[in-house]
Amino acid sequence: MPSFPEFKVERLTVTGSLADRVTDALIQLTKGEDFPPGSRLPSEMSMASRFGVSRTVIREAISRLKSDGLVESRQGSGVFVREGNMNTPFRIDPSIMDSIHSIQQVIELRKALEGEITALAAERRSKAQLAAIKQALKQIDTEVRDGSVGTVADITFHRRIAEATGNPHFLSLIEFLFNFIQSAMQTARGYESTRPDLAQEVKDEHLVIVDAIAKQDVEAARAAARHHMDGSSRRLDSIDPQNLSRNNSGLIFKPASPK
Amino acid sequence: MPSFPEFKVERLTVTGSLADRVTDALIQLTKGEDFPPGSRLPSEMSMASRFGVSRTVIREAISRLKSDGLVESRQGSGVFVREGNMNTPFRIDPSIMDSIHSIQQVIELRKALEGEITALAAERRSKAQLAAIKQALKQIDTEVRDGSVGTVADITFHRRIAEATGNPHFLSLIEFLFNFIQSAMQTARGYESTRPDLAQEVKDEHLVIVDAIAKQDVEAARAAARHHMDGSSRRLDSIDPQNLSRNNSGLIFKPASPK
DNA sequence: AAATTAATGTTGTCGTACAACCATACATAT
DNA sequence: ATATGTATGGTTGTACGACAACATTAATTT
Repeated sequence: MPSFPEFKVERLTVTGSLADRVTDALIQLTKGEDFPPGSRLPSEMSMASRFGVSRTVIREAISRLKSDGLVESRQGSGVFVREGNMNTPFRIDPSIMDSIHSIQQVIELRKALEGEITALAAERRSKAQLAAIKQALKQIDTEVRDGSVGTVADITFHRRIAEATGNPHFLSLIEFLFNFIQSAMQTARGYESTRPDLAQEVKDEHLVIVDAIAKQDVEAARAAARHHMDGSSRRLDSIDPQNLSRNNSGLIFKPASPK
Repeated sequence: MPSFPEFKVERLTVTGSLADRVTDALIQLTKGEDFPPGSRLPSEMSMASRFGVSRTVIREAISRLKSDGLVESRQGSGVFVREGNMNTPFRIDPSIMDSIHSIQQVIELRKALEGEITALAAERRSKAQLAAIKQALKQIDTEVRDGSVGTVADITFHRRIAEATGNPHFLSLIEFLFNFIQSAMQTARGYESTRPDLAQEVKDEHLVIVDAIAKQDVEAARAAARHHMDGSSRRLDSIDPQNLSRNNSGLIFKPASPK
């Protein structure tokens, strides 16, 4: 490839905006020893002059820290570091989701959860929830018949099961994970649509899950879900990895506009 | 008359600062249908006049949305809704963690994870990781002998196991959950310290876990972890709920104000 | 001594101004 | 005709000043 004349540019932009940099700096401070939980940060004015930026920038940075629960501001008094890190959320950095390995690590998280979720759903599901699960199962076939690969319906199916646990955190967490593995599911289901044997395999596994939930057989439900997860990752592994690696810099989702 | 898409927000929150309220409103907008992923929000100026607040407030709200990954701003161009919600973190609202029921829902999440974590740890642990786990187990006794209830060491023990899975997300998630159930663990271990039979029960359960990990017996590890979790919740249930409801309004950690 | 008031500092909000940047349309040159 | 340069308006990023709302402390009064 014709290379440009060698030129090095040293950090054209050291980082993003000033607010971004100050945010990072403040996070460092709150996690360091200088400002332990409960202590008060310097005033916005003094920090502004200290960092050499305007008070506006400081306020935007503090606003982000408040959003992440790291600090708490009291008008007239100051900004205080919050106790504990109960307020800092659980995140997965999307920028590291480029490799198959990273995606499979998230899938592994889901695998760990799905067995217990299905078991709890079998134990606690109401009639209405069971009906919703069955309806979601049918919806998968409907979508597939209409030409889609059925990823949305597949996710809805598992979402309904998570709802049936009665524990809202299961639903939140599963939905959070789905955001990362959706693209993998998409390609997996796309591949399965070309392999009737695999497609039938998936349908059978789903059926066993629903049966166990219907009969409220906790252990059978757990086993069925685990079997389904194992099958999913086995089927996913059998796909040419090339299909998975074409996600550019954190943008995993495709336009997805089939017509 | 500047014309921008008609957008409506259900109801401005009546409490909190203006930036708080506008943040909620904007979150609703980005999740609604008026501004699908990829679309551009109205300019800060027009939103300021639309909401009847200054541009500063709008900017602070947008700053929080950027921090949560909901939007992305491009200087000179505008603020755009990001595709997917892969960037929005998983949170548990600390303000609802006042009731025992809420804490047990989080514990249930941990129960679901711990079995698979221990199984994976047994499968993949290195010698060094096994040593770290054993060391953490000893540390529990050390802390107890020194008068502490040993919660910190107990958490470290399970953290080491999560590390041995090789999947960093397990560690992050478990640590996140520990923030919420730490107070429950504290009272549980405090109660166990007055009941030598229960304390021994816990030690035995821990030993079985470590043995299974040492022998790399995956199924035994899973069973041991599940048994430990069942035992923990059983022991927790046997405590007078009065002891748990003492920590109210999200302030679980002690003030810890040395002067 | 206690209660009240004043003073001072801090966060919350507003407004203006300008810089940096982008997108488009337009004009110019090759 | 195509490509390049330029003007222009709109948008975000940053700065500064001003005041309101509120908290804390010091000073004053009772």
